[in-house]
Amino acid sequence: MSDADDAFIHQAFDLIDGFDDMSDPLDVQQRVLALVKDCGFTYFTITRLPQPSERLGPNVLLSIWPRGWLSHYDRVGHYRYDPVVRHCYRTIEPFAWTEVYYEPEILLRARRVMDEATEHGMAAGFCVPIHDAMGFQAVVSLAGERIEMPPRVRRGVHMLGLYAWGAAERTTAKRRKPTGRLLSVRERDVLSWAALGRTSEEVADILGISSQTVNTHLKNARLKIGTRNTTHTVVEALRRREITL
Amino acid sequence: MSDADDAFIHQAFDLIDGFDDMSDPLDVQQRVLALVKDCGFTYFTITRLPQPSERLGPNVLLSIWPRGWLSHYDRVGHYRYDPVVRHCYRTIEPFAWTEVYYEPEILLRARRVMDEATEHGMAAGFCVPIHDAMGFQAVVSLAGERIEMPPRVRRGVHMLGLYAWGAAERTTAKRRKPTGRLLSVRERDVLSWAALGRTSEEVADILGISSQTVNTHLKNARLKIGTRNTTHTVVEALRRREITL
DNA sequence: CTCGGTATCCCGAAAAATGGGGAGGGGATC
DNA sequence: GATCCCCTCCCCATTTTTCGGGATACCGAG
Repeated sequence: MSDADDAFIHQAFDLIDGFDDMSDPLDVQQRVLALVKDCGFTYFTITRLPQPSERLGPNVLLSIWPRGWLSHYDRVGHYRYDPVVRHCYRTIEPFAWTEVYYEPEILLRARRVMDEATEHGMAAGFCVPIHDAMGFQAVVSLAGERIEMPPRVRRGVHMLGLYAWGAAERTTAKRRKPTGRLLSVRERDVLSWAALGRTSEEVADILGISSQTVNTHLKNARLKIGTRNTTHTVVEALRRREITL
Repeated sequence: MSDADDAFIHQAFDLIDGFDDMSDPLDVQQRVLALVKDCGFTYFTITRLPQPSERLGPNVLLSIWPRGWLSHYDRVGHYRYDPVVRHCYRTIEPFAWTEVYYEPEILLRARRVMDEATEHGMAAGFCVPIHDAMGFQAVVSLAGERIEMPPRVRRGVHMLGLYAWGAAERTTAKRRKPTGRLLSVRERDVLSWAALGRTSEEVADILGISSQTVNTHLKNARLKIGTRNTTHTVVEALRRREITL
């Protein structure tokens, strides 16, 4: 721990205090990047994590990324194989790109994503995953050619990431479309009980409807989110935060 | 912002650095409490948030609570109505107990919980909710007679809570599951595929075993964790972190 | 007013899961 | 050597879900 590290923490907390007064996401973006550039970061994004089948583009809140990277990324469908993204689904701890696990099944494709990122000037990176209670998984992502972060600075960046996400959410709230859920109330009711192991008959009794109706709701939920059976639907609904335990 | 606040941040980060070397949860507990006592906190717990039907007791990782409070809390079933707990399900931001929303349907019961907490010496409190990828949750909870936290200190406590959670998870890992996991490797394999919507036949093909065997694994997994069907088993296995998506 | 979405209900055949049971081999542990 | 657990496989009756179809009614937006 050095004085420089402490100075960084100090500045980070000052910046966090300042987030409350910012109304323009560009302010957030530039202030954060200015602070972390000494660690070697030149790129900075805050984005939600969509379903594997979706594109990343529409979910980006803030982005300073290499020119053309995002559109290329979406066009070739990197999102599904990006080991950094997949790591975000599994952990709540901040991590450097060097620490991610490469799933054997998609190893080659995952390496390609990272190789191309390197070619675009993002040889190294650091992510702060965000897991929200009601519906979002998001990630604050920093990248550059070479990064250097003492442990204490890393913690400061962690904190900065958490609050930057809050600030980004707030400042881009108007611009974003209202997030509607896919499933209907009844479908979520039925899935919630199914998640607890109730059969259609039992759910029908609980909700005071016929078991046929319960089956119809399960069927419609399956069709809506494109799942293969009730188990799959429940898991996916949990993952999308359509239902909660 | 005062020098005292900065000193607090400094100490908090020192403590966080020290978590890595701690192997006894009691160390974590006492060091954290020693640091935050100047804010007025005298009680400190880290606990998972179980399903509403469960008890809190078995999910507590660390606990310095008033004598008899936890057993009383479980005995009278406060968990289901505790407005602080319910607030944790909804938010990702740290919050003081004064900021929680009282749901009208359970208002009286919720007030009773808080009144009894006050009688036990916990008139005020502060929580750091923890959310992981599946939406399963934990909370770091601090309480006392009267608390005082300037904004900057509050951020420090936030950070402290996040890392204390990590430390508590790590240091209590052995105590919680000395033998490892409940399910066998094969049972987890089968459940992992079931979570993705595969039928027994499909899983059998994937794993190169007969579908009878797959059904047996599903059956044994059901019996082991005491669930009602495959959907329930998968959800519970995810919650217990026996499997991951 | 029509159209789309939601919620409710129904049918029937086919597929899948469940709940009993049993059984052999292998590996670790005591 | 006995015991326990894991993995594997099997049978069979029953229950449950799935997957095609339907249908009626309400409600809000265009």
